Amino acid sequence: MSWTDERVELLKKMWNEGHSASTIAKELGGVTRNAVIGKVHRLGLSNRNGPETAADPAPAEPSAPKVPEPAAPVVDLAQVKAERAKPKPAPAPEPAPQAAPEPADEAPEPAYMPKPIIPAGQPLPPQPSANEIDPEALANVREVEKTAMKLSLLELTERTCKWPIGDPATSEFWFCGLPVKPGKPYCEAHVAVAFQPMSTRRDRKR
DNA sequence: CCCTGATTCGC
DNA sequence: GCGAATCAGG
Repeated sequence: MSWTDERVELLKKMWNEGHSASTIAKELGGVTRNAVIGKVHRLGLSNRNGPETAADPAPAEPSAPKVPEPAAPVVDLAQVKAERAKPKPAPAPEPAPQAAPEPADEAPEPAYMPKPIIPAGQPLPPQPSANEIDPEALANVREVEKTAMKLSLLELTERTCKWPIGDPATSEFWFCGLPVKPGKPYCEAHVAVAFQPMSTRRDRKR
């Protein structure tokens, strides 16, 4: 792969949007994060544009799962994650005259249209019927899923939990993304419901 | 250990 | 110019 104009532009855009080099590399394809970083430097945009105070919060990398809302049934958090830099809807009919010159957030660019979401496959993930799973494990999963990283397909790595959550046919879909249990494709909680020993199945009292 | 970006340096 | 290897840090 070479650095065509398009690729360079996507690189610039994503970099300025705060995406990590590895994420950008994945998006571009055919390059490693090193290549991306190298290019970034050659382009002289190592300093992630913008307002000095380079405290650099957390851009694309969801690092802090935060404390899950009590009963909030995880909803548009997906959007929040996907579209970070977006002009606020502001349904207010007549906003007060620009009292605040503070842009708050420049670069409201719609972005490079990230989430390819999922095809339309109909097979819903391995969601075992509730009465067939260890109630404890199930309850635990429900709990854990509140703190899921909600990764897109492209964000999955060898060590992120690949348990699908939600309906692939809708935007209400993501992957767990929590750290996997070594050697398994899922995190501990999902492993618990995915791989159930015959013994526990048989011995389960209903 | 996983991840980040920064730098070096042979190609 | 490119990017793997390496370094430094979280």
